[in-house]
Amino acid sequence: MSDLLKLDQQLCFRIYSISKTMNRLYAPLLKKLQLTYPQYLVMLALWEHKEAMTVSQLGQTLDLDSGTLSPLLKRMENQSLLTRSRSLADERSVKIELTAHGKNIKKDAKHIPAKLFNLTGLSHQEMKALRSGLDLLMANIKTTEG
Amino acid sequence: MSDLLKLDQQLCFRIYSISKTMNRLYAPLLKKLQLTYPQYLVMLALWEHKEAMTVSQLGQTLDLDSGTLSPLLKRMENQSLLTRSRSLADERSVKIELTAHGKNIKKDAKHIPAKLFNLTGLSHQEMKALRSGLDLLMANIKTTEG
DNA sequence: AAAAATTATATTGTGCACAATATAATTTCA
DNA sequence: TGAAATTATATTGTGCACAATATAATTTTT
Repeated sequence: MSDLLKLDQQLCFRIYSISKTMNRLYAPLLKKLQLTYPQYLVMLALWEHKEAMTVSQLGQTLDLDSGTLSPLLKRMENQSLLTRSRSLADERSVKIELTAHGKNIKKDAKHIPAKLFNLTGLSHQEMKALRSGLDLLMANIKTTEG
Repeated sequence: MSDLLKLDQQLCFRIYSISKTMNRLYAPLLKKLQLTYPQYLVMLALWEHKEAMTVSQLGQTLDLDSGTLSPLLKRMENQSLLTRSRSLADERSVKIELTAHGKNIKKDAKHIPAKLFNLTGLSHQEMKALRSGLDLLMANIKTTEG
């Protein structure tokens, strides 16, 4: 068989596997906050942005489309993490805003990045190297994607 | 805000994003073979192993559980890519075997790894470096996982 | 050999992820 | 201004991904 078709040769299979494994590492930590990983990403985006974001802004930030975000955001609204409201200025867009509760649980998430970093077992240098390798890859495939 | 909670600091978000982007790069190539990416991985595993595999062997190889594999394999059986049959030796286990058609389309998949490699825009050296970085990470988190 | 524990797969239910499509509002421009 | 194009979100349908549970067969233990 052609070597290239072998699973353990493939960069993409590694990324796919690690992505799933990472998710499993996050799950028990996020369970305490009643969040899934994609929901956690929405919270990160909103905490960082500090103001309301539209659905499409969230979609651009997280690279997710409305088919994913609409039901996800509704579930988060049901948990009183955020509110959804039509913008007055442009009624096509929906403004996503953190509730007091949503802002408040940020303090309970503070410890998560360091905990994950420890689970990776990487040195800061190894982490930086891996990150820039992935950034290079992402930059390359983003240009060929469209 | 703590730097660590920023999205663009996070290794995991990069991996999550790249995993999705990769999937989108594969989709049009695999569409010609009527395969999804996880189905393609099943085919790679079976092409490489050359003999029948049980569901649990596939699960170990691809790191997927029966809740994912059972319906996926049924869909692939419906497409006449493989057959599912209870093992005679141990009736708990189900033997997954490629059909002639399943073996035959391997030739149509041969070009895919090289095509993907080109899309990454990485040199062989960069690819190797990234792969070993990911292997290190995977080895580390696999030990802490259980 | 019978009971208990283990193993292998399947089913159910929830939550992404995304293509395709629909709906409605806004913008552009003839 | 009014039609056409664009923009923003939502809905529908399909396919993972996985936890929790169920079912059935095999192995181990007593």
